Amino acid sequence: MRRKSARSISIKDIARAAGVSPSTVSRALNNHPRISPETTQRIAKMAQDMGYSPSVPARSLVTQDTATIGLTITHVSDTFLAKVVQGVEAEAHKNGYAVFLSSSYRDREGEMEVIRSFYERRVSGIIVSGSQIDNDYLELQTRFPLPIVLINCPIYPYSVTSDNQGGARKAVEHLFQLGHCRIAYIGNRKSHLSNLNRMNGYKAVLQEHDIPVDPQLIVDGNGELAGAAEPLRHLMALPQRPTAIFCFNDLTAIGVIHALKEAGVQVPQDCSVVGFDNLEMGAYYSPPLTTVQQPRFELGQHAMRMLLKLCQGRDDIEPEILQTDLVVRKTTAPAPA
Amino acid sequence: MRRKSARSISIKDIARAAGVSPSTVSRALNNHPRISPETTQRIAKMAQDMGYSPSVPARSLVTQDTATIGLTITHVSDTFLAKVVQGVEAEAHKNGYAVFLSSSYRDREGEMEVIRSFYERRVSGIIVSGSQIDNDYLELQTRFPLPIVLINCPIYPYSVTSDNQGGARKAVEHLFQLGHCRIAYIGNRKSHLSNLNRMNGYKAVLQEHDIPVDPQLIVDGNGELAGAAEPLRHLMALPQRPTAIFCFNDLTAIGVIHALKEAGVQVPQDCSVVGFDNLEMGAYYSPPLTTVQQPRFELGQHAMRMLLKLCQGRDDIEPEILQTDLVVRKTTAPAPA
DNA sequence: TTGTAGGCGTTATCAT
DNA sequence: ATGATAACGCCTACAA
Repeated sequence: MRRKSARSISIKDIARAAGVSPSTVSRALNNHPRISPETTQRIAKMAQDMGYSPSVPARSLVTQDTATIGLTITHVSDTFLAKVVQGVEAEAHKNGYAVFLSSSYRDREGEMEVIRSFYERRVSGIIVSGSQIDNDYLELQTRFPLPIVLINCPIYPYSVTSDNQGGARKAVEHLFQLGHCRIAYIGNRKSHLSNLNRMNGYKAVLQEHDIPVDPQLIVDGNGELAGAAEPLRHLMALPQRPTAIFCFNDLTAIGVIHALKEAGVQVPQDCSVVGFDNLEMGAYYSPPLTTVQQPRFELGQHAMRMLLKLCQGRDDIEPEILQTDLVVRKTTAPAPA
Repeated sequence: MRRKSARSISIKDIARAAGVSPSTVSRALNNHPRISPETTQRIAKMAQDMGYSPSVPARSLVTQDTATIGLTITHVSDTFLAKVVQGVEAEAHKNGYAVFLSSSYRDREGEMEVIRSFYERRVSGIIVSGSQIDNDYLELQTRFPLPIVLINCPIYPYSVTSDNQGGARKAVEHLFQLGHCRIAYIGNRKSHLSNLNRMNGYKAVLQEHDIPVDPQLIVDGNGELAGAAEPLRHLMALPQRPTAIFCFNDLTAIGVIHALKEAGVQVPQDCSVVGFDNLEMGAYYSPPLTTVQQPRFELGQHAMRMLLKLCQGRDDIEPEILQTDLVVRKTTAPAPA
């Protein structure tokens, strides 16, 4: 039993009070050209005084545009996304769009539900980050006929992705230069494509230096703080332990360092660790984390620009890939003798 | 120049295809009682097949309810909020509401803008966390005539707050029991009310133990990782340094510990540190952080329940205060001799 | 049980 | 420069 909250004042109310027709009010409020400047002034003032606020739902009914875009995020706590969101918002606001976030919790059903909810509310377009249903989007496009841009899903035609393979290469090359030969990789089964590309970068560097890829040194995590201890255990149980670990992301790296300390392994003296993302937190960790920087703000910004193009019906769109960079701090050191 | 995206199919389309009137379709889709079960079936199937999705904006025009609530958050990276958001969502979804987040960036104008945007889109209600315009909400209610619930703003009549003073008391009492007498407090100028209450809790415990409150030991931070080093400098410059520091939140605490380490001060041997919030990250920090747990999920859940009551026009509402608890980990130790 | 008509708040297309 | 009128997609009396 929902209360119909006090009806907000409409264009009709203003019209009545001003002794003009609703259409005149509408035109005045939208700075329509052919209308006397003085009425425009007068109406604007009245609207202000009466506390008028236009109804986007009503307007959208006729304009077919809610001036709202939906952004699917995994978690609010996903610090990787903070800057991405800022990038999206900056570009959206500049173009008169509002951005509404909704979290999918890295769950296929949750993600579908969010998309459905966005569509029912007739958002102008959707940006999805951390999708769990990657490849289904091409087909989904028929069910939800609105522009959708994916972040970090390079197989989708409307996508903006950071150079995962390149970033991984830089990280592993750095470890190799420090003399490491037994380098492990802890991946993330929840992030299929990014995981694959980072792993490929890892393998490529090893092969280029004639280091055989040891499958025992490749284990899976879940990309979360709490998911690092278990895959690390496998690594520590090996007859020949790795001297360096390249992690799918910073959270995994921090989880790993935490577990290593508990096991009495010193970082970086006994074991080097590299993360991925360059979360702010990493710089404040002890030791400060060596990691790979993603162009997060640009990721969001470019995604929004792409979405705007799609909203305008343009179709001259190519998937984009943005550069990544190594940030060396204190969790990497020369390999122990 | 926005493209009018391909019109989505409406109840009229279904009506035409089914050879009935639009109202029949509407009734069938809403499980209206007085309609033949077979038509209901038939229409439901057709709607499904044709990929029908109801237009919330259109419906809201007549029902005066968008079944959407707006949640104002400070940042996406504000890990304190993750569980709060989950609490809000759980309760909202259970009642058929969608939750849209929008970030205010702890900025008065930003917050106003978010509220305005929510109102223009005629959300059914709003929940605000981390408000910068606290006391203005009573007056704002006239400008934005819809239900608003605040989190952690106990002076507002529709609010859910965690017991900041109680939590602070537990933290400082813990330090006192460990033998600390020179206990500092690093506050947060950006979070006025919570800051005040935590500081009051801090002062109360000192006074109860006949420890004079030294104003030099009370300094201001900004609640962020990067804002801790500067207030800490003041503390370290004191002729008699504190042996323990109670921080406004976990981010400040981590920033403090980081800076202490750089200054060669050992935590907890030389100086104990306590945070507030119990962010997940704190357990993985080294040393693991002693902190105060806030009932974050419940904060969100109760806020949403309160909002639902308001949406129903009920007015039997009291501000709520939820309990907080001390979590002792490894950043606190007996005071140095 | 179903159809018809009116209206929610707004904009757009005609007239005037 | 302004006013009628229709339409957007949906719901809901009122009629049939």
